[in-house]
Amino acid sequence: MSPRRRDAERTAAARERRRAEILETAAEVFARQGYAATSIRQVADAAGMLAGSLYYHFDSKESMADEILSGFLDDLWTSYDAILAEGGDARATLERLVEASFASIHRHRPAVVLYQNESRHLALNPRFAYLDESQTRFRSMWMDLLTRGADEGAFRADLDASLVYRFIRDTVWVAANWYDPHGRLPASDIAKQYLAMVLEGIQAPGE
Amino acid sequence: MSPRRRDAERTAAARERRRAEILETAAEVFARQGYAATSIRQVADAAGMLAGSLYYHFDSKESMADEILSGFLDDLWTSYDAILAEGGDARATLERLVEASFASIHRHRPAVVLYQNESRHLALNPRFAYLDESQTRFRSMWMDLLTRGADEGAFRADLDASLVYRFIRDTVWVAANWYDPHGRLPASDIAKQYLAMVLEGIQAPGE
Amino acid sequence: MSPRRRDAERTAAARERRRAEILETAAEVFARQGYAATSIRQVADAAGMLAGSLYYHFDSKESMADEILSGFLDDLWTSYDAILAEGGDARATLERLVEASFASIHRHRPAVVLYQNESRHLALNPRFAYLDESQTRFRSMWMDLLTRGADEGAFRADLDASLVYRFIRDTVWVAANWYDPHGRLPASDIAKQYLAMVLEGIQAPGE
Amino acid sequence: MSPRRRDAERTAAARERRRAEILETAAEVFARQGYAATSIRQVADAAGMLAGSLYYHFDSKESMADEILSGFLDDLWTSYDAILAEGGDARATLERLVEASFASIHRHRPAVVLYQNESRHLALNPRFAYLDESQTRFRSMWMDLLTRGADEGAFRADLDASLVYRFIRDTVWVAANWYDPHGRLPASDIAKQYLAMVLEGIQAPGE
DNA sequence: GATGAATGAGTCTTCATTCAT
DNA sequence: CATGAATGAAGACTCATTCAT
Repeated sequence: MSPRRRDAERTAAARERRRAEILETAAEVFARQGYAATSIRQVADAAGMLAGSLYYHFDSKESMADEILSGFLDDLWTSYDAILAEGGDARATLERLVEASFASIHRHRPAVVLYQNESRHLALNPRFAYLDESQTRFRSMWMDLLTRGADEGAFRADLDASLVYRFIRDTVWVAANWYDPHGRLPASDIAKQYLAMVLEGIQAPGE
Repeated sequence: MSPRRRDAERTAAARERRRAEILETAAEVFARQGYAATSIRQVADAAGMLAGSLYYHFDSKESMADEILSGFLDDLWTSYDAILAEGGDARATLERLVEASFASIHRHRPAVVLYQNESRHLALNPRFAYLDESQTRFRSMWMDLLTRGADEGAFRADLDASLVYRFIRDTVWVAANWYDPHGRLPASDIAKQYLAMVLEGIQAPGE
Repeated sequence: MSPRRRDAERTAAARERRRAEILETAAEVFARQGYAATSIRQVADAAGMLAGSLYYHFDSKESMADEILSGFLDDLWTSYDAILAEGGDARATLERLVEASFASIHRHRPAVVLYQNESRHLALNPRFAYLDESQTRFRSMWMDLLTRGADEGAFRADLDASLVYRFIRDTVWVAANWYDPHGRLPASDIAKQYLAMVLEGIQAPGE
Repeated sequence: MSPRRRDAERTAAARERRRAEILETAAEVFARQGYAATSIRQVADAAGMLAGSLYYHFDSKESMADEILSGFLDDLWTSYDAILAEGGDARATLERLVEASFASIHRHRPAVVLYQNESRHLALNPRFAYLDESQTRFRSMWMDLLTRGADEGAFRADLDASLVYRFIRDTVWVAANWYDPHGRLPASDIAKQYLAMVLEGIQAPGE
């Protein structure tokens, strides 16, 4: 490998690292203050540079949001797809999906918050059409799983499936708002407790 | 009562009605587009007037949000306080609180959405200190109820109480994002199914 | 006519007058400094208002240019069409077209300068497609006239028609750069001398 | 001559060549898009380098325009001065000046376009004072020639001299906007036809 | 000679707000 | 009560320019 080749690789990697840093900072600020309520200058301040300098790395505020969200969703679907590919009964699949979801909150907390709070507005923009597509795929994945589980006799059949779907969806993702990656409970424990609640309920047994 | 006095009352009432109308419109637009992403002009358009005219009724965008949110919270706490005053065991109280919450989503859907999405940012402003206060009261109300329920043997004791609290809180309020006042399921049915899930779990019995 | 109706008309007319004033100012500044080199603030200064206030009257800098140019072209084609409708031989038609062109420079000097200097760049924008359309119509109008004149024996046949076309076109419009509406020579005199040069040449007769 | 000296000369020459290349590219881009509307980055792109790299060769955007324009004007005046030094009657001089002008359009097309479109704005800057000086010299050269020609009986005396001056000036230079160095008509042919029009007019003889 | 990252001033535009009518 | 015109601050974004490497 020529020295020049090595140089190019080193700088390309360095640039990628810088972009990732800025993106993480941006995600945090967007998550904390809301996308619309955050000025590009606040992002730049948090990243230790001037507002104009951000545009060396990113085209626009929008493309920052785009990279943040698509990075999160790509990662999420990679882990979902692996789980679905494994097969297994509905109950086991549900557990793994929930665990994967909390793990993804652990890795992408600010992105998840952004997704939760802004995806509805952003999806109006054709550039963010993939948000709706993801949402659709997500919904059918869960609806299929829930009806299959009811057929298999694993889940109660007396509940409205789409209500259960929303119930699970909401409770999982909304946790990003309070989840602390350095907190007392690791994501895997939260997932466990969460599954206990969802599956067995909070009522004392035999009640 | 003098005629002039009656006139004054009539116009005061009319003004109050107009304010309420505008406020409802504003709440809807804020809920749909987000508070920061909504311009006062969009609110005015939706209310059938010009931007400047809104300032006859309200002295700022902020005070609209203020009235929307405090109106909702006042109403919510009125119904919560009535339930708490009644007494009753933890399980029954929990049911009534959840029912009251969904009823309040029915009555104040846009306000609830606004509350969910913006209260964190708004609460930074001293004017909205009451949001944090409400949040604090809300938290202790639920924590008390949940620990009492565990003591009474009504609720499982093996779950992290503050996790259960967040779990219930989030799922209830996030429902405002998809609840449709004119939809298939009335708020009371949703509350029932929701309680079934939370109390008994979605797992088939005897599994 | 009701008083309210009269009011509406008065204010609509007043607004139209204000717009026209601003537009004229803008056209002058654009013509003097170039469209791209002129900031919206300079236009606002010249119009005696703040930059933001311009946006009450106009959507964008671009739409100011649009109105300036289309106003000029509409007026120009109205007078051209009238001349073409009259008929007459090629020589007479040419004279009337040239006179109409100088008259239009008199009425729309800054717009003509803007047209000359910026239409090529602006026409890249679909919004300004009409500039190219006008250019095309203009070219065929003149080419038809010149070949008809050569056929009628009124114009020399030994010259390249498209060269003559460009020659006439350019010289007429470029005059907007130095024409002074309050100057020594009125537009009609310039047109006369211009026609003398173009038709008979500057060479002394019998030379 | 020492080898080191030869090296220095070779690199100095290479540098000069690179500068000239870049300058030509810049002139083309400026001519096509307008000076103000062209960013230094577009110039750099066209020259196959990054924006920052241009500053190794030139110290500002302005100095590029400066070199482009002064290069053109120096060349132009060199050929004009040669013609004027030759002497000869007004008619012959006029023909040679016009031919020289079209030849200069052939050699410096983009620079001429730049000159035509931007010299008025640029001349406000003291650095470009020479533009006005050239303009002044140009005007007196032509006015002298035209009045001498009228005195000599070569040119008609019934036309306004300063109008004729502008007429000739404009038609010659504006041709840079459509002249194509590789087109059907070479510059010398255009000059010939142009002279035929200007001197004899487009009217059929004996009309 | 050239690159890549950053600067800081400036651009167009939006928007909450004011106020005379 | 409402309108229409304007304000002024702020926002996203561009760009000529600099400079360490």
